[in-house]
Amino acid sequence: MSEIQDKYELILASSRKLIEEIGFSALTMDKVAQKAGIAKGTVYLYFKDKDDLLEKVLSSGFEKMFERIKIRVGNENGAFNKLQSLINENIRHIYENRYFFKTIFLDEVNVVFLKKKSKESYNLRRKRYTDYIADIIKSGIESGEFRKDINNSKTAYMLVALIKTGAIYNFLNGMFDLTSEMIEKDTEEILNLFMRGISVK
Amino acid sequence: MSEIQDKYELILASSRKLIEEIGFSALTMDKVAQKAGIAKGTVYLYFKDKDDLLEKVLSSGFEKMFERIKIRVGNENGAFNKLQSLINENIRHIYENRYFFKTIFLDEVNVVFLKKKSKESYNLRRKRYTDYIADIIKSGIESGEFRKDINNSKTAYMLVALIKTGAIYNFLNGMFDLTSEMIEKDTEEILNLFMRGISVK
DNA sequence: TATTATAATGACTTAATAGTCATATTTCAA
DNA sequence: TTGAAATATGACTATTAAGTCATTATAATA
Repeated sequence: MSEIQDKYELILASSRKLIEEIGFSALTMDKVAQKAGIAKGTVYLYFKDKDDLLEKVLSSGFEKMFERIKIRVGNENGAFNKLQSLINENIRHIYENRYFFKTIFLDEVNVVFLKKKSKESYNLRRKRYTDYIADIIKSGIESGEFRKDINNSKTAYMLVALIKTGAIYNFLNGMFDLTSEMIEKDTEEILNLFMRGISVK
Repeated sequence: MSEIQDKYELILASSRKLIEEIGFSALTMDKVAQKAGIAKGTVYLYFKDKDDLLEKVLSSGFEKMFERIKIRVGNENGAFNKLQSLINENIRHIYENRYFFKTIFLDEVNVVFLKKKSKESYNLRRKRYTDYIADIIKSGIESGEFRKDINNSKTAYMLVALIKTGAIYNFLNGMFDLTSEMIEKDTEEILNLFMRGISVK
C-alpha cells in the first residue's frame, strides 16, 4: 500500500475514532487533523470537503459488511437459512463496530450532516442492501417458504429495522460486549419474530 | 387563551412549518422569527434557547399522539385488539403530520441537534411510549394470546420500529396522501407481520 | 549535488448564526 | 391622562468552524 493510501486510511481511521468518542456533530476538520497528527490542509488533499470525508467514513464500513454478508449468505441454501445467516452476520458487524454504531444509532442516529449528494449515496447504499434482502424474500415466497401476501421490498426494510432496533435496545440497556452466545440468541430472537411473530398459534 | 400563549403557539407553529419546508439543520432563529413575523429577540422571550424550542416542537406533537392512542386503546379489550388500535392510531398520527415526519424520518432522521438535556427528554418520551406498549404485550403473554418466550420490553421497541419503517417505506416511494383504506391496509400489514411473521405455517 | 515535483503546513479569511441588550412600543391600572 | 410595567425590537457581539493558499519541507530524478 502506497504512502498516499496510508494517509488516506489514517484520516479515515482517525475520523472514525473521533466519531466514536465525540459524535458526528462535534466533529471538526481541525479535530480530525489533530487526531491524525497532521495539518488541516493535508486533510483537504485527500478529501474534497467535510461532506466527502463523512461519506467515505460511512461507506467504507458498509461495503465491508455487505461483502461479508454476501459471502456467507451465498453458502446457504433456502431463503430461511439465507436470512438467518444475514441477520447473524449483520449483528456481528454491528457489535464488532459497537462504539461507532452506538453513536450512529443512539447519539445522532442520522445523516443530518450530509449534503444532498452524500445523502443520495447513503440512500443508494441502503437500497442496495434492502434490494438484496428483498430478493431473498422473493425467492422464499416462490419456494413456498414465506407467505404470498407480503410485499417483499417493504418486508426487507422491516427486517433491517428489526436488526437495528435489537442493537439499539441492547445499547440503551448498556449491553455493549456481547458474547458469541448472546449474538446467537439475538439472531434467533429476531428470526423468530420475523418468521413467526409474537402470536401463540 | 391569553395573548402570551398565542405568541408561544405562533412560534411553535412557525417552527413546525419551517421544519417541514427546510428541515431541522437549516432552521435558524432568524428564520423562525421571520416566519412568525416577529423579531428574533421575541423568540427568546418565550423559549430559553434554540434547543428548548426544538424540544418543545418535538414534545408537543408526541403528547397529542400519546393522548389519542391512550383514549382509543383504553376502549379496547384484549391485547391483540389494543395493539391493533395502537398501530392504527399511530399510523394516522404520522399521516396527519406527514410532512413533518417526512423530515424527521427521511431527511434528518434524528436528534443530532439536541443538546444533552433535550436528548434526555426525547429518550424519556420514547421510553414512556415503549413502556406503555410493553405493558400491553405483557398482558397478552399472561392472557395466553402471545408467546411466553418473548421479551415484552424489547418487542415493544420492535413494534415501534415496524410502524416507523412502514411510513418510511411509503415516504420513500412518494406515498404521502394515504386514503383511509390504505391506512387500514398498512395497519393490517404491520399487525400481520408482528403477530404471524412471514412464515407460511 | 542540484533541480524539479510532490506533499504538507497552519495562519488566515470568510461565513454563518446563536444569543444579547439598550432602546422603543404597547398595555393597563390608578 | 399618565407613567410604570410588560412586551417587542433588531443591530450588534461573540463564537465557531469550514475551507484557502502562500510558504516550507520532503522526495524523486537527473
